[in-house]
Amino acid sequence: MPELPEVETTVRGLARYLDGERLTRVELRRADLRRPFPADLVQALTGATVTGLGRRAKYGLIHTDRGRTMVFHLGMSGRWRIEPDELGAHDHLVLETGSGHRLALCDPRRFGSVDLVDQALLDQWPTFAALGPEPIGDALDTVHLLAALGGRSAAIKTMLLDQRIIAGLGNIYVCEALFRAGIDPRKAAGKVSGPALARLVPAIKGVIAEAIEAGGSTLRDYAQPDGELGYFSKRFDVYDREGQPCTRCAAPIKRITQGGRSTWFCAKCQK
DNA sequence: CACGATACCTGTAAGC
DNA sequence: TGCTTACAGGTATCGT
Repeated sequence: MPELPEVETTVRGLARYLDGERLTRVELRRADLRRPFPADLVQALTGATVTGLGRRAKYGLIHTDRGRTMVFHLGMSGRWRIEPDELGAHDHLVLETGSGHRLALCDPRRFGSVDLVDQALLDQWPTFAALGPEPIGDALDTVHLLAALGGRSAAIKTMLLDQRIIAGLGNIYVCEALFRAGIDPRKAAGKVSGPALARLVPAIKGVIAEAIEAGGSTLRDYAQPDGELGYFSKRFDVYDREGQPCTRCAAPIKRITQGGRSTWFCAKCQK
C-alpha cells in the first residue's frame, strides 16, 4: 500500500482527528508488528496531548506534549482506520481521543512498525540518520544523484529503492519516474548519464507531487472506515501494466524481476 | 564495502 | 470446488 504519497495523505488525514487532541485511551491488541511495540508505549501515550503530526520518508510522526514522538511505518499493508464500526483481527493499536474519535492501526501482514523517539533527537535517531534526502524539496538535486550513484554497479532501479540514496521512493514511483526520465531500469547506476540524471530529478519530484495531490483530493474518503486511502488513482504509465501498450509509443510494457521485485518499463522509450 | 538473496507475514488471484 | 503457487505498495539481515 503505502509509499511516500500515501503516508503523506495518511498523516494529513490523521491530523484532523489527532492534532491538539488528548489521547484518553491507548490499547495494544498484540505485542508486536515486525518488532515488538515499545514496552512503555501505552504508558507514554495515555493522557498525552498530540502537538502535531509529520512525515519523514515513509514514516509517519505523531508528536506529543511529553517530548516524545510516536513514529509509525505502514509496511506493505498498513493503514489507519478512522472510527471503525468494530475492531478486527488486524487492528493492532487503537487510539481514542478526548473528542471521542477512535483510530485503529490496521496491518494484516505486520511488516509495519511503531517506535517512540525523543522529539529533540529525531534527526539523530539511527533509522532517520541513515536516510537520504526527501524526494520533494530542494535537498534532492542532480549533484546529489551524481555523487550518490557515481561508480555504483547495481541497477539504477535497485539503487533508487535504497532509502539511503533517496528517502521515500518505493516500487511504484521508481518505475514511474524512470519511465518519465526515459532511463532503462537495468542500467548500472554509475553509468546513467548526467543529462539522464538531470531528467530524473524532475521526474521524481513530479510523480511524487502528483500522487500527493491525488491523495489529497480524495482525503474525504479517508474518514470512511473501510475506504481506500486515496492512492494515486491516475492511471500509471508502466506500473502493473505488463503487456499493455506504452502510453508514449504503444510498444508492450515489459515486466522483469530485479532484487526480487517486479519492474515494469518500456524497452523502446527507456534506454 | 557493495551487492544479491532471503526472511518476515497474510491475503488474494491465478492456475491446475 | 479445492488445492497449490505466485505475487503484493517495505525493510533488515545474512552470505558472498
